[in-house]
Amino acid sequence: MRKTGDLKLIQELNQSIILDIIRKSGPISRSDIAKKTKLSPTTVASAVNDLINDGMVMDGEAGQSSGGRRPILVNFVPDSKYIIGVSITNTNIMIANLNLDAEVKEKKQFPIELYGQNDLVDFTAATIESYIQGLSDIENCIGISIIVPGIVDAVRGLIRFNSKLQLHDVKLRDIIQEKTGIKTWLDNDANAIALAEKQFGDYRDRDNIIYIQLGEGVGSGIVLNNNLFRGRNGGAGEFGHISINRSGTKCDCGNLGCLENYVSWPAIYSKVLTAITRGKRTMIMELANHDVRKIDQRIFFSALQENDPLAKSIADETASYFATGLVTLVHLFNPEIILIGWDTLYGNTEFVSFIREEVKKYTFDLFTDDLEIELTTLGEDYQLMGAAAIALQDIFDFSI
Amino acid sequence: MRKTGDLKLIQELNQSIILDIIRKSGPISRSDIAKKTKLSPTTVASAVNDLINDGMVMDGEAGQSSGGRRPILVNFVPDSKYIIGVSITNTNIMIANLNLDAEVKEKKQFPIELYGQNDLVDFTAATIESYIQGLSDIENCIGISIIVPGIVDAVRGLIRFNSKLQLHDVKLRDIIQEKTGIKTWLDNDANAIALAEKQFGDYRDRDNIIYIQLGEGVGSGIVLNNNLFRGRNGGAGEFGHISINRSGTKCDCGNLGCLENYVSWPAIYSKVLTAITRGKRTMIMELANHDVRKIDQRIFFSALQENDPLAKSIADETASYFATGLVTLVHLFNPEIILIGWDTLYGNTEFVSFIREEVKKYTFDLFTDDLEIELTTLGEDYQLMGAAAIALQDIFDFSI
DNA sequence: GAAAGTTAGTAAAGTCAGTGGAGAAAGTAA
DNA sequence: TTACTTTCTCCACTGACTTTACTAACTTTC
Repeated sequence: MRKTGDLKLIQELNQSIILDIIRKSGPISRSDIAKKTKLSPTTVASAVNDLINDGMVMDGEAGQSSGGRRPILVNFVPDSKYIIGVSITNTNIMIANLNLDAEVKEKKQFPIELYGQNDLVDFTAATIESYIQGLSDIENCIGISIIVPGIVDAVRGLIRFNSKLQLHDVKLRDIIQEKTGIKTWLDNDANAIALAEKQFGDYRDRDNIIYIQLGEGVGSGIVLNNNLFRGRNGGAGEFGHISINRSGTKCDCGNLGCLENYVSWPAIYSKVLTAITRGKRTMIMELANHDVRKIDQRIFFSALQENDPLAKSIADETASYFATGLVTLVHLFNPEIILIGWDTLYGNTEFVSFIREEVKKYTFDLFTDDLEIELTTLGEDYQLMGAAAIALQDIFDFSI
Repeated sequence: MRKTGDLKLIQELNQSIILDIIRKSGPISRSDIAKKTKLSPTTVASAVNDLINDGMVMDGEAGQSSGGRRPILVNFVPDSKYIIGVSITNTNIMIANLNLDAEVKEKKQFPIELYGQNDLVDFTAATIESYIQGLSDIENCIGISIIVPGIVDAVRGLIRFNSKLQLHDVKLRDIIQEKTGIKTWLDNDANAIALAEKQFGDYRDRDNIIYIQLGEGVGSGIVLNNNLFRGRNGGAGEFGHISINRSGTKCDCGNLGCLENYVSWPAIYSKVLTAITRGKRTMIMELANHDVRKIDQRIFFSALQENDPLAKSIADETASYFATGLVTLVHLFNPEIILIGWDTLYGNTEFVSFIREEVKKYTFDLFTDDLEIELTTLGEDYQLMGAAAIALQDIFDFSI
């Protein structure tokens, strides 16, 4: 049944709107809030006082007068509460305190040496519990937000599938919540980062954002009308598993010619190896001290920047395949902006320009006239910021 | 700025929830509504009385007693108001009165003989105006809802592009609204029909529905969490223009190997022609009296039902291409149900079974475990029902 | 078949969030 | 200093929901 309305609902709604304004437009006076929201000054004052009692906002300095009494500027207090962000990747667990502006205050990292379902769950739980032991102000903790690669059912708090970590239908959210007694969220990493882009990125004012993560695999997070789109049970956005070649090789997922098999790092690596085996000369070998096992994304990127012909040709080919996938995405979602996160190419504007041109070439004009394709703008802590974004969305976004 | 809350908002919200219950679960007693919504009996009684005054609901017969006073059952009155639905296709304009249950009460059809932007707008306006002349109870008309193929920006009331009708950035909604003085909606046909499936179809209880329209072109409508997803400016769901073959022929849209060029009727027709030219024997020729110009979708379908080898092989190939497109859709949207509307194959369960198997074969198991692929369940008036659905969604769906 | 128990619906009083107006506080402008 | 402006607060008021008490109407029980 849908949530019905009462006086409490009005108050919560108005308070959440006012808090949102203070967060995003603060410091701001009560009077300006009233003008913006068209709420009465009385209502604004009462809501602000409640927020001050909660510790979420604070009266600050007096602002400039515009011909009358100087306004009292109200500030958002990002450090009043914090979130424990946990990022599980295929190789390690990162855990951190983040404030309400998703700023990392303290960060720890642990390699994952264990494998298998129970092992990982136990290891994660132990890591989180020991981290919590070291915290003094647990009463200010909003909750624990965990992000993990793979298919995640955020509504049910379930890791549905992760092949690298060998996870299948793991109820991680409830397990951690029960062990710690602290409110816990669980979501997919790409989803979380997409939401962080929406909340904290340079392009946060766009309504329809698609974030694409390139690396070991290819994933995406889709933000539509300010909210994450997760699909029926968390599987939406498996961008790596759309087919770009109907007669391509069979992928683990069952599909033929999946994009992931053309643009992920393993695909690139395999192309490099093939070329080297065939005797192709490349700077990559020198950078890797003639040990093919040492070739990694960083080395490939260095060679690319030095205009190594092999690296260049593989990068171009990869970009072209990638663009084909993007064209499909654009025709189906008609987004305002596509944000690309890929370590290897981070900051490589040439790559993005090439992609942009390719997409424009193969997409219906109406879709590209005002489409932006840019690199991610979150800093190095993007994963932890993602985790925080999931919790913050749930806390701050009022919905009936 | 977001809409703030006041007493009016509560009332509107609660009334809209109550009306929705009466529509979908009526006839129902005030007492049962109170139990369902957890609103107080007083509030329910007062809201129901307001709705009775509006004419939208009516007190009906007394229900069965369950050990006490017999309940008064409240009924929804679908005929209390009506919508003027207008469906513009590439060949004709249909106009009809539909009640609040999207039942067609009166229907007229006019062929489109004019071409070009201004002609069509004038013709549409004239058709609607003359239709309105004949109506006696215009005060009960909620509004005019127009659906049209092509790319439509529903928010701005704009036909952005329609190649067949040669329309480009036509402000049809405002034009009609000004000429008639009646509230007007405008949307894309596939979007509208998808919404009608959500509101009135057999699978209306599913939350994520994708409706796919196969015919002259290939379009789709996407319903996510009970709402249409339109993308940045109305272009979402251009399913016909996703590439299924990177080395395929160039499409009008700019892309290579678009799905539309493999599965639409013109593509099938062209395959039939090629086969016939090459001397392939087929029942299709007899059904068309040996005149290739007479071959249409109906004839092709008849041949298919009679197990004509050529029709069968072309249908299989088409279905296989179509399934490839669906796999992409499933990996990106993770829907609960995909509904297919295609006149030629309407009721052809074999086709659907084949598609279902193909999709299952090439899709990640987690996505297909509970995925349904079915034929559309709306009747012959599906287009007009779509138009009505757009207006009804706006009227009945309360959102802050 | 009357009394007791149940269920449905209504009326009156109470609660509480937002509003509007009066007024205090604290500035600016001449 | 006086007049005006802007910011903020206090207080009575509005109105939608809830609670409580009540009536209406039916079923069950003895």
